[in-house]
Amino acid sequence: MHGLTIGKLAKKAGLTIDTVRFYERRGLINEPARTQSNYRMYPEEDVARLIFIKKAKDLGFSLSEIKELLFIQHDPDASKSDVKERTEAKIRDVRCRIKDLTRILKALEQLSKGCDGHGPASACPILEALSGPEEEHHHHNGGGS
Amino acid sequence: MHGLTIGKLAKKAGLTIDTVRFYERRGLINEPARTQSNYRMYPEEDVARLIFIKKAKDLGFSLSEIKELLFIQHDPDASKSDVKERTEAKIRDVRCRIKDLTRILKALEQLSKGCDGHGPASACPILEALSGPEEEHHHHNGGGS
DNA sequence: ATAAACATTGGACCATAGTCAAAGGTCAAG
DNA sequence: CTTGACCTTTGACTATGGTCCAATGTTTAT
Repeated sequence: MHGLTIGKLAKKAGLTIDTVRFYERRGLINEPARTQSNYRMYPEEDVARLIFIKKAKDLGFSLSEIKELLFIQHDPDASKSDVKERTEAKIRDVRCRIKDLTRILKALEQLSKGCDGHGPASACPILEALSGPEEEHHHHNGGGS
Repeated sequence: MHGLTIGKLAKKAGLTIDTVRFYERRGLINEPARTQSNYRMYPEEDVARLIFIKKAKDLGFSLSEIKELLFIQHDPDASKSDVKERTEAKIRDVRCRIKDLTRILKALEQLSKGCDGHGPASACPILEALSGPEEEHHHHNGGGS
């Protein structure tokens, strides 16, 4: 007898059973065959599929983006440029998030630098800066995925 | 008659009415006085408080962190070091997120570089990398906020 | 045979930060 | 006095990525 129960599959892929079923609901893996007793039986290939999902997730792809990648992977008409385009969109997205965080970091560092850390909070320049009048702040936006 | 209705307050602070009520439920602003007809009446100071919240949010503080900052702000026993400490924790947090994203960015750039973008996806090096055997990957962890 | 380990379903729940809708009460203007 | 703008409450819903539970059924090991 071949095929994996959901427990074996999850273990091989390093996920929990709940996560595997969650991915099934989300359409990231096909609904597997069932035994007579209604147990899910997965082909070995699904281990690779789940590992693919894990790796893509580590690279910052969302589950719906991963779903697209998986679709492309199994679409004979898909081209490398489809994949590359998505990868580059994600690169732009990540760069944008880094930029936003860097801006935030600079602002926080400025605030921290201005505070000596001694005395009562009532005269804290950080809190004063947050309480101050509303400044225009560049909404250099964030069109990420 | 003094005081602001929730609509005026929200407008002055640049938020929606729903968001103001949401912040009230979360304990970020005090429950305001009510008129005889049960309308919320806010003191002018609450405009500043909401703007404080907005700015802190722009700096990457979560609502619960902002709640702490607001508490400190109005605690006569709080010291500047309390605020500074939280600011520096947030700085560490943001630096860590930037580091994670930078690692992801490098990996994505590597993948993208390896793909010429021509031909069918079936031979795409990006998909192959994601499908490949499971590598050890440094979980240099992430003790963020 | 019986208990432990595994599987099934449906649905609730976590955190985050809101957003929206329904059904009603109030206030100001015309 | 009616209309429209404003306010009230409760509670559901959004998106993200799961996690956990109960009640029940199956398989496996002793």
